[in-house]
Amino acid sequence: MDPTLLLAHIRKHVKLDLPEQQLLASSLVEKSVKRKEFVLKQEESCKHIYFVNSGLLRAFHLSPQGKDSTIMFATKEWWITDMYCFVNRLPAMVNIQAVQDCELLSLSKDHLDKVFSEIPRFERYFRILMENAYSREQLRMIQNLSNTAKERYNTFLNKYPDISAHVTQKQIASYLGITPEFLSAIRAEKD
Amino acid sequence: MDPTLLLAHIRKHVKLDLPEQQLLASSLVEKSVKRKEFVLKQEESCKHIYFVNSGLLRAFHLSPQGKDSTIMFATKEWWITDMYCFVNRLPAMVNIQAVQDCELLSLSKDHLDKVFSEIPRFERYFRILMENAYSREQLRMIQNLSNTAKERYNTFLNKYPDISAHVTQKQIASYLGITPEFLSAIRAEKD
DNA sequence: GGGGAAAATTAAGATACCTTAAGAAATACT
DNA sequence: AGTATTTCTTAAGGTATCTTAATTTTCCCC
Repeated sequence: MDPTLLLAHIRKHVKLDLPEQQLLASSLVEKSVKRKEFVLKQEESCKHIYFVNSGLLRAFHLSPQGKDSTIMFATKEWWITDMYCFVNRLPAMVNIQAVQDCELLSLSKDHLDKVFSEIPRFERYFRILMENAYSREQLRMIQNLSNTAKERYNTFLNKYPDISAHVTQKQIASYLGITPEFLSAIRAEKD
Repeated sequence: MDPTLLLAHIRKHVKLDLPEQQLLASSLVEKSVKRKEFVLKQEESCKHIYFVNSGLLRAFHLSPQGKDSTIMFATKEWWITDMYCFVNRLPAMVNIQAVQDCELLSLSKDHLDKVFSEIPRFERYFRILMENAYSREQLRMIQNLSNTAKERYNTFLNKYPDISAHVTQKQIASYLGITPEFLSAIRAEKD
């Protein structure tokens, strides 16, 4: 169990003393997942949140009609879960699947709540994460509502060059809310 | 300055003792806004977050081409600001305008940070708010990506009946990401 | 309560994006 | 390395949604 990367990430936002770091570390469980493996499947209960040490994951929703919508990608130093279902202890609405082999740190809801109570500064760290996550979603919403597919595609490439390089166009299309065929057409336009 | 409604709202999530309640109350400023008045305009600095005691507000973005996209509505017991710009002390990307006369409680970023430091349980309350806000945006994103405009309209009516009743269809259309003309067509369909 | 502005409706023509299907290219499996 | 599977591309025809504009309805303000 190597919490080095997580502790460094936390350190960017708050200071934890050594006992706090150790308590946190003792709540974490290492989890390796192979490419294509699922960390969470729709309808399952969602009891964990994951910190990505390495690799790349994709969270996506499958509609009753089978439409695949990508909610987010998570790469090194990101946290990922189905937040709505995690927080409210409901069955997942989202699948989380490894795009590449991953090393994760897993934290259960029960442990997280305990860590919040025992380490207020960790709760601050998490509050900041949630502010950022909310802000990011709001920004994405603005762009989805006001921009065309081509503009959204270019924004995505610029904003997440590392992710763009490692996921398929089908997955990018699913993130943008368009079909792979249409993304292909967009790319074919000589800008 | 009447923090009763806010304190009741906080009480649903965490317990504050009397001195904490008083400290919080002393950080708040009452603000009345009339219908159509702006609480925040795009490009202004966004230094406050607002709790709605009564009334109804709309946050929306205007694109360079003048397209109006509604980010959120806020009614009684909601907090509202341009979170991204508030947190990062950047110029606002969002306008916030009163749809009806409002009574607000205003909290500055500096006061909020102070309250976080002095009242850890308030930071917990806020962490929970941010989790919920993030979850809500994620849910909305799923629905925007996977549902048709008509489905989104029906979802909106069911989810926010009180809001639907008080905003124009033009504003609902802007929230759904469609034109008022198309919303009108959707409504005209029998069933 | 009447006049003026904004909102809602309707309709016709335009465009962004989808569906299907087939072939080509890339990637994975043995 | 060779085959199978998945991805990407292309193209034709279809649908959802937009634009414009004119008309009606609602609502706001004096």
